Amino acid sequence: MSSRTKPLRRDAQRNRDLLVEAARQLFAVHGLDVALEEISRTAGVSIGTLYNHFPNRADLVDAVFSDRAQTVRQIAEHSLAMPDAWDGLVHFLERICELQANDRGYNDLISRRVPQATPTEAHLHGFQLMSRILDRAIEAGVLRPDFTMADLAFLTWATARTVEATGSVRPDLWRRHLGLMLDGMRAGAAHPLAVPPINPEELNRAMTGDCG
Amino acid sequence: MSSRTKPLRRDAQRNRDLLVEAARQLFAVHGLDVALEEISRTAGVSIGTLYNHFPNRADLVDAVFSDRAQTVRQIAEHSLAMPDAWDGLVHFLERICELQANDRGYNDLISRRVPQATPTEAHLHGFQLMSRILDRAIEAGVLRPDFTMADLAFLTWATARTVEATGSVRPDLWRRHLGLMLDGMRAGAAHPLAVPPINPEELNRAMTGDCG
DNA sequence: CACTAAGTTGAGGACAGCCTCAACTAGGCC
DNA sequence: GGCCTAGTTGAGGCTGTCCTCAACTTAGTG
Repeated sequence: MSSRTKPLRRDAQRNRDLLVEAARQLFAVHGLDVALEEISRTAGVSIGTLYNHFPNRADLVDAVFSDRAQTVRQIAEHSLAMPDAWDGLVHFLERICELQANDRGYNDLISRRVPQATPTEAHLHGFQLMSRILDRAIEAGVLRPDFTMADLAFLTWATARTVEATGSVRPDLWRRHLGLMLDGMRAGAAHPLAVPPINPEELNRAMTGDCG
Repeated sequence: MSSRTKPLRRDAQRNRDLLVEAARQLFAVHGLDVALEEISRTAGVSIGTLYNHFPNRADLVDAVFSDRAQTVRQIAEHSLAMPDAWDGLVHFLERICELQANDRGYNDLISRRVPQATPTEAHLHGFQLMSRILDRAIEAGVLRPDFTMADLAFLTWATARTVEATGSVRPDLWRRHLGLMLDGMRAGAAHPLAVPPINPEELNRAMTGDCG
């Protein structure tokens, strides 16, 4: 995270911070596709400076959302600390969807095929925690046993488009649809599923958008 | 549909057909955002001719998908003809999702905020039939009573993004996720939902993308 | 203060897609 | 066949975004 390679001059650091802050705000409102020139303009800095600090758009996205893996980890830990396995799962999903709903950029990032620069590190730990949230709920007999990590991606995708479509009209509508999904995830609701889950390697390809 | 205003010269009709066919194919593979010049090139026709026949992109989209409302109507009618209300509902949803999965253009059209030229006519009749499919299933006690037409939109959105992400990796994965959703829609699975459904007027705004 | 390396600037080239219009071509009716 | 209008053509202007680079400015050190 803070593995600073070079000390960075004071004004340079300030400009960098201004850029990240501007990007954070614009991403949140307009999604990840904002024009880079608009970001630099909002930051009060030249477009050349933006490219100096962030050669690719992905680098900027990374800088803006570098703390999110941490946030997700905290949410996951809090969920695991909750006594009831189902409540923990619900809490986790609600918080994640909330993040999506409150930040169009994060919504894009988490659901879309975006070339991410640093795909690993704290992410992996987050995945482990998520996996434990599911396992615990399955073992407790509250989550259907055929539910897998990969199926969580579906929830993310579903919420992504819903928020995109309804966010400006009914910002909380995703809660209703998450409720529907949750009712389908309960152990008692389970009917056999037509098709096996996607495997991790396929999921990765789906996420990064390998159009093979 | 065939309310021909002017007779249209023979070569003009041929070119129009070529354009629609080219658009159909390119939309299906690449979605609704293909470059219009690529469409005209594929059709073997000048870009000027395309603009002559279809002043807006929406007009072309309309021409390509004008038959879809009809198709949906037929699917709905077939579903209503099925003796079991639940089977009918499932059949309807599976067929609709299939349409989405098999045509990226239709997937865009049905789920995204696309300015449509002709929003009405056979569509309304389709809506009525869909409404009857839901009502019948609710009355039969198999579909949860708090499920509304507007909630079907969620299913569409969810499938849209899922297909977008996984279509090239696992073209049938949507069936699994539809299965999960269906288990959440069953009357027996229902738990109270956090938030009321979106109303038709709001839904319309969400569909057309009024960013108010 | 002076000097230099680090950092900034913004005009401008490259590219992609949209759309127009004046010049051209060819159906189809007499 | 000849004519006229419907239809076609495609170069070119417009817009918006990406990205570069040579000239300039400034932080910070001795």
